[in-house]
Amino acid sequence: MNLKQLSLMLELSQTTVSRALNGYPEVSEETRRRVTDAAKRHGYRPNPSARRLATGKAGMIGYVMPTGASVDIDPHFVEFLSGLGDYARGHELDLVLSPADAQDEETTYRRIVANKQVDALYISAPYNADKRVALAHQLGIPFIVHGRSEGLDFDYPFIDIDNEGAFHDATRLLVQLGHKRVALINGDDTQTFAIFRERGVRRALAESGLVLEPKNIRSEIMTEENGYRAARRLLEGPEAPTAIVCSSLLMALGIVRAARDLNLSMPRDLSLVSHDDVFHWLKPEHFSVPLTTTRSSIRAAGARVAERLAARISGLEDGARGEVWPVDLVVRGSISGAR
Amino acid sequence: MNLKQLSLMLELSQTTVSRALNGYPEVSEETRRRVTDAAKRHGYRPNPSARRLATGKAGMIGYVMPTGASVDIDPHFVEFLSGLGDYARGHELDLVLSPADAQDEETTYRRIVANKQVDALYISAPYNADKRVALAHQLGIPFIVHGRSEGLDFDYPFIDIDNEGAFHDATRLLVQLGHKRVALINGDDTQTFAIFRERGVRRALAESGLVLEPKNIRSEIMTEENGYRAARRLLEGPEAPTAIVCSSLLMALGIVRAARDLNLSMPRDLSLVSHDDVFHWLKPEHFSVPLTTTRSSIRAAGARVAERLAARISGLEDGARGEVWPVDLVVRGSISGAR
DNA sequence: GCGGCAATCCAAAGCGCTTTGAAATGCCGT
DNA sequence: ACGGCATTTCAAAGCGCTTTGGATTGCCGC
Repeated sequence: MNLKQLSLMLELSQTTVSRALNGYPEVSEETRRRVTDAAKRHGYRPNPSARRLATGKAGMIGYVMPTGASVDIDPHFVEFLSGLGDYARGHELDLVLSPADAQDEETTYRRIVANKQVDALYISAPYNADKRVALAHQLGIPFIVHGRSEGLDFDYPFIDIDNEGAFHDATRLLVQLGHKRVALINGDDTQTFAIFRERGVRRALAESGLVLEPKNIRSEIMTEENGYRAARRLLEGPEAPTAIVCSSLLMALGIVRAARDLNLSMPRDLSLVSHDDVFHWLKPEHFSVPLTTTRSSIRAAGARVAERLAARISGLEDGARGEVWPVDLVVRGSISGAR
Repeated sequence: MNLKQLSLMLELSQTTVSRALNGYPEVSEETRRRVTDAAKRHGYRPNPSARRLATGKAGMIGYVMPTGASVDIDPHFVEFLSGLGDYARGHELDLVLSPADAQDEETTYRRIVANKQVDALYISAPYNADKRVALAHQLGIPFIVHGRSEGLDFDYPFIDIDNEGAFHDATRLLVQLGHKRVALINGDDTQTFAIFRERGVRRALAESGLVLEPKNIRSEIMTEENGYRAARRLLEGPEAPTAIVCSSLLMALGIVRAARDLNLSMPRDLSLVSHDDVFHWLKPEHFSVPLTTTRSSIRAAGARVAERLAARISGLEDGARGEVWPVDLVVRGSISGAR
């Protein structure tokens, strides 16, 4: 069932039928009703390829997915997908994933934009002066950044959480509990979220005349193993920290294991605060010692990204508004006063 | 730069240019060379929407993603995505994710097929007599199932691992070590992988005249929390099992925590074997007691799925061939002889 | 009764590609 | 020199939609 057949059986022109269906004003309410009724009754659905060819609009959003033999997709990504689904599900909005060589994402960006495969882009885990953001901006395709990128000479729309504030507050709490030697086990510090977090820790320490010593800061891909290694190195050295702030539950898992291996009990010998992105499959309250966390749901952010992307596509949103979401600080058993 | 412009500047018809570019035989080698040269030189790229409208081919593969307020996307999915990227990256093959209400995936399946949005479908985590598989079969769209579905009255192409064999071998090893009370903490037992695994355990036990008692089998969504709960329940009861086989590292995490809470030491008081899907962010060899696992990389399967899907799209593969991959049994410190 | 203005509706021209059916072209043997 | 046969090329017709520019209709005031 296509437009032609439908217009034939309604004895109307394709123009009118098309307009009726797409809500144009130059069609009487009665005809519109007739048309929409018939369309529903016969299960007419406009062919997206044809529509796309005619309009240039795809009705899809895109994500360039960096891949490579030694590139692993971050498990946080499924949380984002769940959130995207929360919104997109009811809106017939699809996401196209374009795998790209992590060394050369630009080619893929150019391809999907030139091909008009998608109407808008999602960009995640930005670096400072992020090339992809600059490219999307330059190519003139709508996009939203999940996170922030500093050092770009233009504004852009984004959604981010208050990483600096969260880590500042967590650190301040530890300091107030009497901790003097606080360490940070961070994620990849070329990414902006990690930079902001480090900034937050430093600022909180500075407010009490303390500093984050170079040896007390580690930055690695956020895996259990890296958390373990970083913690071992920190805790075995002289003047070991009495409190650790870390960027992911995955790393926290490794830190807990390291503490156990070293016979340090939590929170007596070591206080730990982790950031929690809210995984359904791993929860801080279920650690052997329930974890104090800074908490912000990636899933919620995913839904919001989808919503704003949809708004930008349909022209309801423009401009370069940035949203910064506050982060909860949830206190549980893994912290206590310094000995 | 479109076909028309290109053909104009080559002083050839669009027909010839199109044919030259698509490798049709009725064009002389010399013209073909001229055409491909010019195309490359001017960076000509056929507009996919137009091509799709004309041919009905989309050049994309689809995945209907079940979502819902209480539906969480499985973290295993990112591993699949990594694998898909491994293959698709070099082939300009994109994946479109269509979020669907988990209660009603059929509508979405029909939509994307009717719209010709994708050339082939990926179906994962099947149930027995899986509706989606039946639907895809009936709609006549190429697809590949990741896993197997029993009770369908037709054959279909799939890729699966030997779940039954893996769990059989793991259980047999435990039995050979003298364990009489073996428990299984499985994933959602409406999914076929879980059914096969249970079958493997039962068969191995039966071979030694043992049985899997109802109280010794648990089946839940594979999260840390569920692993913990199931293990507590098993281990606190009378005649607690001396060995557990479980379906995921995530659950193993919870099982280890439960054992620790109950002051059971591994492997002295409890032997544990887990299935390992090979996550880069959580490795069995880095558990406090290194875990014995049945191992099979989802990522590798993802790459293979992409490869076969591409082959089916281009007509290089047809028929209903199923692949069953063997599973490694990797022995580490978490098992020992029964006390 | 008529010009003028909305309100409706329509035919036809794209969008950029593939593919059908037909027309050139070149070459062969006779 | 000419019919016959490949080989190579082409014009034009879709694919199914949107949208431009016009045509038609109905209704108003005068």
